[in-house]
Amino acid sequence: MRLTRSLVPTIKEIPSEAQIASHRLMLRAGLVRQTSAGIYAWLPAGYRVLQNIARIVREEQDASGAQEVLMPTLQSADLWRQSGRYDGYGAEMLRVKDRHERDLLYGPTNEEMITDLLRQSIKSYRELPQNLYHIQWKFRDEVRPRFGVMRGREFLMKDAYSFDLDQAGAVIAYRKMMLAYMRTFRRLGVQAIPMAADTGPIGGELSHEFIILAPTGESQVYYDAAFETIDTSPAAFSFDSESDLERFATLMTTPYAATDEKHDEAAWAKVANKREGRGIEVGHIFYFGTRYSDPMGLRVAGPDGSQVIPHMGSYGIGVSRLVGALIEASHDDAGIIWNDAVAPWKAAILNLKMGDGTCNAICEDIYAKLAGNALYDDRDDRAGVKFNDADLMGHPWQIIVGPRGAAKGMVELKRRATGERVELSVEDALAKISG
RNA sequence: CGGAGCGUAGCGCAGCCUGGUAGCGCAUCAGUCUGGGGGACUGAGGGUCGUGGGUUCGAAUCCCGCCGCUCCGACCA
Repeated sequence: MRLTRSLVPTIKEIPSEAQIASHRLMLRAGLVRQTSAGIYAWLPAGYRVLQNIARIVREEQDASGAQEVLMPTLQSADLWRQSGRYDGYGAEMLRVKDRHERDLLYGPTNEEMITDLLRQSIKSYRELPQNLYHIQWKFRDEVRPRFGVMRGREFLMKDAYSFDLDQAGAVIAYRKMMLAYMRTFRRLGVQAIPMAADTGPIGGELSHEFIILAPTGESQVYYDAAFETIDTSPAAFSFDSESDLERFATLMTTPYAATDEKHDEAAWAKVANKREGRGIEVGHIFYFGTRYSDPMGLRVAGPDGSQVIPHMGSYGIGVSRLVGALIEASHDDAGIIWNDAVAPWKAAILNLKMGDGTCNAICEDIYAKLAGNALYDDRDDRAGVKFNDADLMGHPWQIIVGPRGAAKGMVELKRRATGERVELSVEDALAKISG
């Protein structure tokens, strides 16, 4: 995109309503604007990041064998009455009435709806297992929204739901998701640690939250550095091998890892390589057996003809929350430092002298060759403005085109994460960016 | 849900206490100079002072209601 033709409203001042780094930077870099408390509009740059994260999440869900669907945001209250959660959920659930005075709700999660879909559709154990997910907007009417998109009321979430014939099958599904999650977070450029968690209002028996470290995290976390060296690649573990999954689950649940509520000083004292800091929850997985399938009447015929109640799990990743969390985990005084995989654009082209024939020609050439992966700063502004905005927006690469180098056919390539700058030919710079 | 604040130009704020012509910085627009880390000068545009009512000759300013937003706590993906 050309910056002069784009809605990327960067701001110099620190917005007064934002307290934490990610929120300030998301506003300053023109990623989002708040439309009401805890509700945000995603501007072009922010939406590209959101889509990049969603794409990676989707690819890893698909690789694990989960199937993508899309369920509605509005749900009938009747479904929630069947599971018993309509009255239990509390004021966090946004309840609405339609013109016929029927009770609806804006979904905070989809266990009821997916269970309803499955009970309509499957009749036999032969149709299990199933794992379905969607990436969709949720609404939770938080008492006190804050921290920008990290605790918004409307948020984008990937939620998956597994259905298995029995607990043993459900545990395999759970382990597959745990593996998919580790790969997802690795690709997003962050170290996530699975920590045993309480199951909360979803109910159930087995649950882990995935926490990434960031100085402004909501809770104190403790874990064994052993997590950092576990190879989760397809070469190490296959989704198709139960023994691989078991070995993986053991590796993920054996080293010490705990949030402050579950912290055990005695066990912690025995850990050789300690890691400690503030953590942000970016994912949560649950196994809850027949908590929904039973009351909602999901039954399949088992191998012996008897009626079997499938075992379920649900698995969430906070996609919009991750945008803030990734920034919390990766920024400096100048601005955001995007990981290559999620950056809105791979590179920014900084034309330091708009109107100069040589500079313009080089920039246009690079812009065409980067085909949509670059933001071209074609504003008639001074160099300092462009440097500062590029640092603020956090593009992994900056291609700096100024009259000095341009005369020799050279450009400067700056790596945002390290600050390293090298003078290269256009060809070499492009090769380095794509390589 | 308890407690505390704040709503004045796109953003950040002053003015309010002590009522009397709506201000500052940045941003925006025009022009000139400038040109490698948020440049300078000249000029210009932009406001029903959140909203409704009350007091008053007169309200951004005082009083009451409402709405919105933020912070602390409890809660929470």
